[in-house]
Amino acid sequence: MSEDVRDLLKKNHMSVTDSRLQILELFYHAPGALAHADIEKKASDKIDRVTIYRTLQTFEEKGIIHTIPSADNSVKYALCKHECAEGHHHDNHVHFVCDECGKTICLDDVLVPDVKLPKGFEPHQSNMVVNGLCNECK
Amino acid sequence: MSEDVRDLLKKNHMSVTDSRLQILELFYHAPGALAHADIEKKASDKIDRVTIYRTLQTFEEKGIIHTIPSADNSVKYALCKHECAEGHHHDNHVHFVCDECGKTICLDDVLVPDVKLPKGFEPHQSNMVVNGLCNECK
DNA sequence: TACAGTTTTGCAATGATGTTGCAAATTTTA
DNA sequence: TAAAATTTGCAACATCATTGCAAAACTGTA
Repeated sequence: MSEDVRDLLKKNHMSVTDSRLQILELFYHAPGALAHADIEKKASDKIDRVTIYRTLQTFEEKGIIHTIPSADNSVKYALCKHECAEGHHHDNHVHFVCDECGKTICLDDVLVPDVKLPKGFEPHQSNMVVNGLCNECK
Repeated sequence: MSEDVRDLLKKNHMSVTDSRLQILELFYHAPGALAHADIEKKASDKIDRVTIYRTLQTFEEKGIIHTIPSADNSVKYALCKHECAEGHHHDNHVHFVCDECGKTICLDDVLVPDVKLPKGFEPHQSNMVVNGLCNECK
């Protein structure tokens, strides 16, 4: 497993460092999306806050993770399942946030539907977040 | 106009104060959704930062405004067009964020479509944000 | 494996963003 | 208009995020 993670970094032309390996492993084992704060808690205090910020940013730029919008000032990040091109993401799936356990889950198989916009609006990217009860809490 | 605003406060059983009137007016004249920071800048420095936080929170609880999720840690607020019941919002419309001018616009007439969730997931509320070019920037 | 060049990390300093308690001011109610 | 209730502003504080820079780690090459 640790090897897979290492390969993923190499494939994306990134230096292989302890911090990056550790954070990536966290994502692989996480039950859902992770916020900066989650990582800070879980990633044994060896990793500096600043490094986490920079790592998340780099991962996002490389298309390894994507952000999930939220209405409470707490952006979360999740692995991109299907390979995302650098800079151009294809995380076109719906995200689910459980009101009970708080987990944020990527519903990789549920695609964001198209909507008809008013005249003059040109869509580039869509995001959809559904709140409710997840399969474990129901 | 100022009278309408005053009535809206009364109808929602809120004290009518200068800060609230001023902030509400801002929303009525704003081209799009407003973030806390926007209000702080526009609302002549008479109003304290803390008051803005508290006012926004109260407005949201009363259903006068609703929050719009974003992927960059910057929640925005917009007026609820159709009356929202206290605590229970009906802002079931799509939000549009222009990549060019940055404005966040409520597309009141475009409803968030339903999606079919995997077994075991029970939806309560949906949010959809579309990025692209708005009718003015295109 | 060692070395030079490049990238990444950690620290410190700083700035922006939110929150809380409490007294003073304002608004509402009677 | 006076008393009661609500709201505001200030101060202090906690959290979150960004930047510059020197030290440390990593990469490719010999």
